[in-house]
Amino acid sequence: MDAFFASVELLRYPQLKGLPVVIGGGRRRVDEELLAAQGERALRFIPVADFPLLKDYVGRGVITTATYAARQFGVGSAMGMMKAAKLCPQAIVLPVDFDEIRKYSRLFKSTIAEIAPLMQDRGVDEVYIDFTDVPGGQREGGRVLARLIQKSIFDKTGLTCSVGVAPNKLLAKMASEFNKPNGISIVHEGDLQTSIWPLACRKINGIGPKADEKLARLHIHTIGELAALDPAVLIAHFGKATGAWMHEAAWGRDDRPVVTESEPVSMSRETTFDRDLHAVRDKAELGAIFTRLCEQVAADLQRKGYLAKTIGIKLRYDDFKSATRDQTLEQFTADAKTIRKIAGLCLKRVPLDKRLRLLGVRAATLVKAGEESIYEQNRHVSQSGRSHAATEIIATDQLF
DNA sequence: TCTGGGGTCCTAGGACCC
DNA sequence: TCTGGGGTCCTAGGACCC
Repeated sequence: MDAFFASVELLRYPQLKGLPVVIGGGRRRVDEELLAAQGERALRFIPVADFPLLKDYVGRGVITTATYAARQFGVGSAMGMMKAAKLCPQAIVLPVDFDEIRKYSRLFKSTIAEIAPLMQDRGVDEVYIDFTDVPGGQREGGRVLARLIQKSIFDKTGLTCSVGVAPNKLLAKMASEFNKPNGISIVHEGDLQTSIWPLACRKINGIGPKADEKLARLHIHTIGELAALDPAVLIAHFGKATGAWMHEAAWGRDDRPVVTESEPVSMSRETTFDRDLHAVRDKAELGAIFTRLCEQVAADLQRKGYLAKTIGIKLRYDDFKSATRDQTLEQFTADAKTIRKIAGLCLKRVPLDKRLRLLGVRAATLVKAGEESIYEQNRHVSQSGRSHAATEIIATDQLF
């Protein structure tokens, strides 16, 4: 979906069309009175000179989405609000309306699923589809179907999206970036050298800032240069699995299927404080937040019908370094008090001398409520599988 | 003036088992 | 004065994605 969070707001406030708008901001509620005075739910960035007020409103928030008009100013996703305010003081800030976002997310996904049911969720604003077997899907190399999907989504939601069509997920993801917004791009296997190889390595989904930097040190900047590199060199620098994957990716090869359903691996809640807190001096405040996070995780587990066997915590210190601790239980749980107790034990195992900016609680090793015994059975299967493997080796030894 | 929240996957060492 | 070779689980950290 194109600039999804911002586009959803523009449906409500069409008068903001063409203006620099950023969605995100601090966790503080926007001052309704001030906004009413402006005749909008919108809050213009307060002049940077009025720093305390600005900080109060957008605090430690980051931008989730910026309109294309705002992007002209160098403002973009994941940028801190305070920095965005400096770059584009005239931008209008809107808080994220999660209920509205979820509503439109469900709407566009159900629209696609009606046309192409083999659909994989990729977060709130993105999906993969495998339309190999969709009737008419192959017409004009997929372009007809892509147009149909775009039109259906627009009719239902008023929102635009960009579609990439390719032989696999890796290339489709890259293709979807070629014609934004409201575009369609088709990449064939034969287009690899002309449309993929000139791109920066960073365009590969899975190569982030760290890998990109490491590649730059090897004088590798484009995907073409990456493709030309001996895979052994990549393996030497990035490890066996990642190195081999990078080589394959550079050659446009990807055999991951489109997966329609998956089980969650973990559930977590975390919060960044308005100001850094000290474990001793702000003990009461921290304790209340900690308990609330545990209750939220428990409620999430219960609402979704899961139990967890591993409970963990996460801290972020004032220097932005983070630490995690976790503990695996004998029994599965979704109980807030149990989670609070175990998370408390984890907290005792981590240094608490520096001030904290974030605290989080995580539940992992999940199982659907009522299926604990299946988990244990599978465990036994893998244990006996292990003995079989050992037995086989002994038997082979004896043969020779 | 630093830098959200919710996730997944990978790596690597140690414990433990056969 | 040396001590294998598999495998899984647990834990901590980190890269990356939306």
